[in-house]
Amino acid sequence: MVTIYDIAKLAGCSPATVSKAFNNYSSVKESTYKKVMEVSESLGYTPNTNARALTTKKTWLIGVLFSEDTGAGITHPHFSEILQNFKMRSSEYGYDVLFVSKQIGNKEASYLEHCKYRGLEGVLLAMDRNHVDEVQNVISSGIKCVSVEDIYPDVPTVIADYRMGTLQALEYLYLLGHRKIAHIACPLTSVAGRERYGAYLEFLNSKGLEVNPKYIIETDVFSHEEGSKAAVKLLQQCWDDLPTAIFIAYDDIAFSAMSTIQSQGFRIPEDISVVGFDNLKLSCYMSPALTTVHQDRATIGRMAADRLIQLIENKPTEDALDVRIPTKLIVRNSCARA
Amino acid sequence: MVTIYDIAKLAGCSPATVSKAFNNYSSVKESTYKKVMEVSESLGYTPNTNARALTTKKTWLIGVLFSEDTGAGITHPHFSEILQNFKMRSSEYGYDVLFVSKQIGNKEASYLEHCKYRGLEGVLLAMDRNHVDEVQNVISSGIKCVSVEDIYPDVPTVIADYRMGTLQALEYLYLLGHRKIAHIACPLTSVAGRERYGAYLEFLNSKGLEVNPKYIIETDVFSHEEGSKAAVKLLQQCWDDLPTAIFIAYDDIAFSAMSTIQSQGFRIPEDISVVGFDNLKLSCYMSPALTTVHQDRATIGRMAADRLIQLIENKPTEDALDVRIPTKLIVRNSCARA
DNA sequence: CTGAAAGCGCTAACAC
DNA sequence: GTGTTAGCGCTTTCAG
Repeated sequence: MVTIYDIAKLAGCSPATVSKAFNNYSSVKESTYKKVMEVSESLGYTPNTNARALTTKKTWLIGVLFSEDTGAGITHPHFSEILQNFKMRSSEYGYDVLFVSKQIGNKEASYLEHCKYRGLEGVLLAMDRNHVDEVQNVISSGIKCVSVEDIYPDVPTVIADYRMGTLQALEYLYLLGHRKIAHIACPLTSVAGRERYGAYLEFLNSKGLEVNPKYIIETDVFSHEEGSKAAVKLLQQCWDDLPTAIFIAYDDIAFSAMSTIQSQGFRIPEDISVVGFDNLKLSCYMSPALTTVHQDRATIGRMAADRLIQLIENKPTEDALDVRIPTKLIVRNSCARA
Repeated sequence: MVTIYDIAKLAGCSPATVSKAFNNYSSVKESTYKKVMEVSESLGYTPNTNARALTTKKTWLIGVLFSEDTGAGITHPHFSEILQNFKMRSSEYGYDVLFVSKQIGNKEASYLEHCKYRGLEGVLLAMDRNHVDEVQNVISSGIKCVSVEDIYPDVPTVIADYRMGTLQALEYLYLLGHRKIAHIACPLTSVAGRERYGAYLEFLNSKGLEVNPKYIIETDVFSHEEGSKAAVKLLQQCWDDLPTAIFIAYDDIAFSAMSTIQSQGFRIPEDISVVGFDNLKLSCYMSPALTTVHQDRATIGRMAADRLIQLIENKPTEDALDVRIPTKLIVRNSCARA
C-alpha cells in the first residue's frame, strides 16, 4: 500500500506537506503541489479513509435503514427509486452510502451500535413501525436522521403530500359524478395509510357525503395479494349497494384488486371506476391503464439527502421540519362518469 | 467517545486485555472477560472500525456497483431483489455493504480509486456494458469480484440459466402447436439479450424451423417503452404473415408489448400467444396473466454473497466459475393452442 | 493469563 | 511554505 511517506520521499518533501497538498491547503506552493500530485499519480496512491477518519472524526459515511421484510424495503419500487436518488445526491456531496445492519462481525448488534461502530454521520430512515424502538434509539443517540417513511418527533421528514394527493383523486371522482366512493386503505400502521384514509374521511365530510363503513377496507400489509382479498371483501359486504368508484391507497394493491374485480364480472371503468396512488411504473400497462396519483420519488430522495447533509454539516435551513412534496393526478382510463 | 482505555481503567486491566476480550482470545480469564464486558456495557462502548481497520487491514466492507442510468440499477425490480438478498447474506457474515461511487470527497474519482479509498474487500458487479473499462480496472486491481450481470474473464458469475429458461418457454409454445414463433429480444449488449436470443436460434434449429428475420426484433434498452415500439414494428413488418406466438425476452417489455398488441385489435392468447422472461411480480396481474420464465433472484443474491465472501476469505470452493441458477416456466393465461 | 510498546496512515498544531 | 511531532483507537508481538 502506497502511503504519504512513500510520496514524501520521492517528492522530496515531508508527509505533512503531502497531506496538505491533498487537502488543498492554500499554503502549499504551486510547484510542490504539482510535484506531489505527479508522484502520487505515478505510484497509484489513494488516501486511506480509515486513517483519515481516525484523526478527523469525519467518516463521510451515511447509513440507510430499510425494512428487510419481504416486499418492503429496497425491493419496493417506491423505496428503490428514493434510495437511488438519495445515493446519487449524497455522492455528489462526497458522502458514501452504507446499509445499516444488525451485525458487527459475527455478533448481533443493535442498529445504534452498528451506526456507532461505522461512525455513520447520518442515517436515512425508511423503516416501517415494526422496529420503532430500535429506530428511536438511533434518533435519541444524536446521530442526524431524516425520514422518508414514518414520522418521528423532531426528525425532519420528506414525504409526498398524501392529503393533497388523496383530495386530487377524490375531487376528480366527484367531478365525474361519483358519490358512492369506496376506499381500500393501505395499512393504517403507516403514515401513508393513515393520511390517505384521513383525507378520504375529510373529503366525504367536506362534500356532505355519508361515511359508509361497508365502503372501507383496511389491508394488513403492502402487497399484491392484499388487493385481491380486499376486493373480494368489499364486493361481498356491499353486494346490495355497490360503490360506483373505489379509491385505492396504493397502486400495487390496486393492480390485484382490479384484476379480481374484473374476474368477478365487473367492467372497469364502466361498472366501477378506480383510482390508485403512487403511479408505479406499471400502472400505465394495466388494462385499463390506471388513473393514479403521482408522487415525485426522485425529488424525495434528493431532498432527503440535501436535508440530511445540511444537518450533518450544521448548515442553516429554512425548510420546515415536515416537508411535503406536491403530488399530481395522472388521468388514464380507469375512471368513467358515474 | 468511549475507548478501550476508559474500559481498561474501570475494569482494572490494560487496554490490550480489553482488546483481547473483545476479540474472544481464549487466553483471557473468564472473570476478567466478564468484568470487561460489564464495564463496556455500562459505558455504552462500541469498538471503532476505523481504528480496527487501520491495524488489521480488514474493513469488513463490500461494495456494490450498480448502473445509475434511469430504469437500470437498483430501481430495476430484478436487481433490487438480488441486492436485498445479497445484503442480507453479507450481513450474516459480518460484512457491510456500501455503494461504490465515483466521488471521493469533492473530487471525481474512478470506481477503482473509490474502492481503494474505502478499503473494500470485494465488489458485487451489476453494471451494464457502458462502463466496462472502469469495471475492468477494478477487476484487474485484484479486488475480489463476483458478477450478477455481465460476464468478465476469470470473474465468478452467478446468473440464471438463460438458455434453459428460453428453451423451457419455447418448448412449451412448440407443444401448444406453435411453429411461427417471433422473438422480441432485449438489448444484445447484455448477456440476457445475447443468451436468450442465442437459445432462440438454437431452438428453431433443433426443431428444423426456419429462422425468419422478420420475426426478430431487437430492443435498444431495458424499458417499458421499448415494448410498444417493438410490438408495432413486429406487427408492421410481418403483417402478411403474422407469427402465432411471441417469446419476449423480458417481462417489463412484454407488459407494454401486450398492451400495444391488444390495442391494435389482437386478442391474447386467442390470436397471438405471448411468453415473457423474468417473472416480475406484476406479471400475474396483467390481463391476461403472463406466462413467463421465473428466475430465482433470492438465490442469485445469496449465492453471489457466498461466493464473494469465499473469495475474500480464501476459502476453497467447488463451484464453477460460471454458476447458473435453474429457471422455471410459470404457466398462466397468455398462451393458447396454435 | 496479562501488560508494555510499537505501529497502522493520516492530520493538525506549532515551530521554523 | 514546510517540517516536526503527537496522537486518533485499536491490535499485536513479545515479555513477564
